[in-house]
Amino acid sequence: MDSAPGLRERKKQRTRDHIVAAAFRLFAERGYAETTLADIAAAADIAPRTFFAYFPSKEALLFCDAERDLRSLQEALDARPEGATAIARTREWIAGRLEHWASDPDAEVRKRLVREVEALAAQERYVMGRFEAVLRRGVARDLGEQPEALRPTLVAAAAIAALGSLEEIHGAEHTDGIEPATAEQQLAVLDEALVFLEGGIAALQGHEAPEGLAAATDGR
Amino acid sequence: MDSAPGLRERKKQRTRDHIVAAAFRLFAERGYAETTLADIAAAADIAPRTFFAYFPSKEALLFCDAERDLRSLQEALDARPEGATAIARTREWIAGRLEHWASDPDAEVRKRLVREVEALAAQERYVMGRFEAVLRRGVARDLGEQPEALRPTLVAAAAIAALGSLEEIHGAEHTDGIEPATAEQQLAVLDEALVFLEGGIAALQGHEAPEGLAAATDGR
DNA sequence: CGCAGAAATGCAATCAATGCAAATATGCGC
DNA sequence: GCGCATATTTGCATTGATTGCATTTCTGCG
Repeated sequence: MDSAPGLRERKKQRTRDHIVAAAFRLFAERGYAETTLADIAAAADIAPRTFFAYFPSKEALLFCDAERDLRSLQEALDARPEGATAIARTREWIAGRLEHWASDPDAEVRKRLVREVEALAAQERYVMGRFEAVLRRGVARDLGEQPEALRPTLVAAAAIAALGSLEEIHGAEHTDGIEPATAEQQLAVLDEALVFLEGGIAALQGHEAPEGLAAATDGR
Repeated sequence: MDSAPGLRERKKQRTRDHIVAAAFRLFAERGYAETTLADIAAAADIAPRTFFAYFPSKEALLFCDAERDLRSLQEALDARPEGATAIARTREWIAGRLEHWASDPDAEVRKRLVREVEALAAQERYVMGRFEAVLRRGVARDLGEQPEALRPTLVAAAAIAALGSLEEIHGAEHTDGIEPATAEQQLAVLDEALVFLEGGIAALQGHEAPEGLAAATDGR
């Protein structure tokens, strides 16, 4: 896709990767709170001040991959053809990402940190909320409703919850541990979730919003 | 309910209220970031260090009411009789709280701050996640599934999303502004959401989780 | 080689959060 | 009413994340 972004860009990207790698290594070793920005900077061989040229905060570093995914999903939904629904498109997008997610070496550390540090759990929820908003807009377009309307809201919330739960799924247990779930297994769960969504939408067909009621369109 | 918690307790509660009142007033006037803990402490007539005897952080202050609600919902679900479902019980709990929420003088300021400050949006999402977890456990009990199973997850996520959207609902518009939604209107929307949930659950009836799959029961 | 713009730093200042220990205040039993 | 044991409130010092600003160090391109 993007091959020659210039030497300057590539170097910057390399530095960025170094920072992330160094940070995750330190987080894994000592924990999040116990790793200072100075530590990360030293390990990545940059000045502490420079860290902020790459990430807006220590927390943001943990979710930079998610940010990229978010943009990716947004593009996938924006570019979808007339026929495809946002939900269907999202399913395909997820299917195409599962393998990549499964091979993310930092996933486990991130999961552990999110479990242990409240601020990170909050940050993760925030990011999930942004995915939700993206999907909500897409669903709203499909249904011809405002993004703040009930159905888009419910569908997006449940769909993103399902997405989040995919990480928690695991396969068969062995005496020597737990097998990670295969992409097929994860997709199966995702499809179950879609059945739920369709059932919910269908159930709402014919239900009218009470008169005088409108979702907030509230600009800014 | 709780009338005589002792003079000491009552004094502490009064101080707590002072802090919250002072903080919200300052936040409304100058904004969140522009209000330091020192400012709040001064306005509430306490030493800066004392603030942390009441709240774990500056952010927590914004959502102390939600924390109370969370405990309240938890109790409502725990105490529910055999017959009542978690969802039904939650609906009643919400119905009983709407009036109180509508009269919260800080609600508007909080909403504005959450919109403007990313960290607060994250914190709010985190709290919503805790509501979700509480409801999820309740729904799981009803369905005889693990809290991490798909249906409890989807139902709880959608239900809490619906709850969150109630704040965004508003009534008829006038030339001179927008009328806030009545409790009846909010309940009507909430009931629509419940129709969605039931439809979704019904759609999943008969669907079996793929063999070899299990939701993470993951202790820790 | 030398310049204009982009990056990386260095430095100082804020401000939230926390540990610790001293200073106060409160409730209670005598 | 007095004094102790306990609960609170404070003061003080420190750590660490962030940020603004000015300076120095590259990089790509004539």
